[in-house]
Amino acid sequence: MSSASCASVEPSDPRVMRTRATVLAVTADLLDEGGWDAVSHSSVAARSGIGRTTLYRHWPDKLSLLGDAISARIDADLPVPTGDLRTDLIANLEQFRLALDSQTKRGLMCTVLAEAERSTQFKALRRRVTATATSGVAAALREGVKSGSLRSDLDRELAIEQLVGPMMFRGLMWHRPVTRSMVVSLVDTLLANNAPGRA
Amino acid sequence: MSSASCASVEPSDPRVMRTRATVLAVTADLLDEGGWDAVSHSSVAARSGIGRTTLYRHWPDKLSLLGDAISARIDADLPVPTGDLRTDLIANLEQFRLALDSQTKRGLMCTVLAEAERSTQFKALRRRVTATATSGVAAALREGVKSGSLRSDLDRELAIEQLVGPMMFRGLMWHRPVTRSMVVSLVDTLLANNAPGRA
DNA sequence: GACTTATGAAACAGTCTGTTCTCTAAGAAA
DNA sequence: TTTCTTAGAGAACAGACTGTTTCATAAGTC
Repeated sequence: MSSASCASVEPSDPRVMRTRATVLAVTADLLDEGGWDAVSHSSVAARSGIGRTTLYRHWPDKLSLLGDAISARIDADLPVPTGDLRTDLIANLEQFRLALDSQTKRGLMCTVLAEAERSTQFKALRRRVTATATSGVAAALREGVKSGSLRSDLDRELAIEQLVGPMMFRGLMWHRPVTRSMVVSLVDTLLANNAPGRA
Repeated sequence: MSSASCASVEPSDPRVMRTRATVLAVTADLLDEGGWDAVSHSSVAARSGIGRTTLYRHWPDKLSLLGDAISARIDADLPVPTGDLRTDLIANLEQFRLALDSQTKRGLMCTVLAEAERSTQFKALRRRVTATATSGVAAALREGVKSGSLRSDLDRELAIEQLVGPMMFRGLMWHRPVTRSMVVSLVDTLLANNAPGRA
């Protein structure tokens, strides 16, 4: 839960902590309600009751404000591993599927990706989002290799791409519902292609 | 090359055609040079020499202007089919790979996806972009089924997702170079999994 | 109680948005 | 060629957001 942008040292002043918490909560709310354009220093100041000047002092520009707000909202929320590879993969991909079924989250995801192509701050944010989103799948694959359910020379990064990529494509580009059966199908294809016996 | 936004009837007035062509070219240039934020009615007016008022008359808001400019720039540029399934798939995916290797195009792609979650205009644009980008792959797969290189019950949409999705994930989310060898690997995996004999 | 510092309010200049008005010039039709 | 219609240019305007500065006040610390 560390700050992504400016506060290199965590502040101890209760006034600062209060302000930061209030502002980030309001920012995240506005983001959920009206998307990217609904957030501005002015709109956050108006709703939160915090002075606009104060906002500018803490977050010099919109990107740093949004970066912190999004950062604070990325809570892992990872499913607990059961030890069964197939079950764990499906459970983790389900999380991603749910995100792709929410219009707000789809929009936010794309916006972060778009900003990351231009802003250094958002490059770091994208890295965090991506790492958080894939960590469960990566862990499951690692266990699968260790337990012998997957071949030992598995390219784990490619495997993640083959699992999550198609879902992303369907949800973001084709704008079609990503179904549970798609998730199952992707997992089963991966398992079949990377059983220890093959190749 | 039809307009995506406002001009339901193609104008015949040479003044209008001239203005439209000039403006869309300048808009696309600005988009390439400085991305989304570099484009505004003001900036386009300044560079093109066209009056700002005229711009507002043709494109009431930024989205319609950018929508038309992007539309005009989507030229198919599809590789000529050779008839060999593997070759054609690789050639088509290479086009997509090149797009994913350009920072400007990656950013533009994400921005279009992000806007499409909020604006009806951009939903249509996303549909066009997606259709154009996948049409070559889709055609190759169709031929592959017809010629018997692929099993007849192939889910072509899923196949496209499995081909393009992983590339998209690597380029946009992991921000890693999408290599030719990845393309080859994806194609070969798909061909192996969907040979007529199997399943 | 004294000191430090965050906050809040107001005022400011600058930019972009989007509109309205008027004048001019291009093009079409007679 | 002359007339009519309509697009374009330019200026002026109101409104919103950005980002800064200045100053008084309050909260927190010692």
